[in-house]
Amino acid sequence: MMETKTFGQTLKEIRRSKSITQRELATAVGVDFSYISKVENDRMPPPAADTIVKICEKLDVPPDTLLAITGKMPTSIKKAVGENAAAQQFLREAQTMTLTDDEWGTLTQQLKKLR
Amino acid sequence: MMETKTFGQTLKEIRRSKSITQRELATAVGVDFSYISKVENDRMPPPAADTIVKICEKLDVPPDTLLAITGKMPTSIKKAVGENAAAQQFLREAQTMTLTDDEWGTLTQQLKKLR
DNA sequence: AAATGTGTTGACACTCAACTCAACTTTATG
DNA sequence: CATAAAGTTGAGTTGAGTGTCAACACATTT
Repeated sequence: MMETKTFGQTLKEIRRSKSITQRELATAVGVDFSYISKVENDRMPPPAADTIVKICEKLDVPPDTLLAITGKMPTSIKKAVGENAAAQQFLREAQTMTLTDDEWGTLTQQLKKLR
Repeated sequence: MMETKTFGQTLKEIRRSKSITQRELATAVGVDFSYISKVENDRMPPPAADTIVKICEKLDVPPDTLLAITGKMPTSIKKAVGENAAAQQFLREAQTMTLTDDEWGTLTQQLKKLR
């Protein structure tokens, strides 16, 4: 298993590396700065997926890592998948097989070959 | 676009076709029977995904159709996908491509060939 | 027609995620 | 040191989701 930093630790590192204050970030995202503080110190669970995406936009990093830590999906994806029975069936199959990362990679390749 | 019946209509049809009362179903699922009534008449939004799964178990039908109507994902799948960065990346790709049902089918086939 | 089974309705309740607000403490700067 | 900027903390709020409970209505059986 991969050694995983907490969401808060990771966020704090990224934010500091960009020399942005909690207040700046909070204003850009549209939340209270005290909330950012609590999240960074893992006093609260990670924000909603969509808020995480906004955070990553302000910090200018791809949202993948932070989202994966939380196990949350942005509403855009959740919606797209949820409304599609074929996609759900695919995921149910995939789930019972418990694919490895490599196998997911293979599928992503095959996905690209579809077009 | 596909002509779609409401969740309530669909549920009511299935339940009746199996000759099961609202109370029977409610007891099996673990909710109040009046709740089933309201859901069937679309007085309330569809139940939580996990409740839908239980309903389908009692009715002895696959959950796919009902779940797809609601656009919800069972927690088992949401969890499995959410925790897996590779799976999320796959879904992000898939989302931007807006796959057809056939293409999802193709992927499901390729999925089975992996093992 | 009385009793029993089944379905509907309105009002209310409970939980949880996702925050906000006000007060305080710590850190950096002139 | 004084002041301001940045960060932390505890308590409270808000809305969405997911139901319950009691009362009533209709349908079926005896």
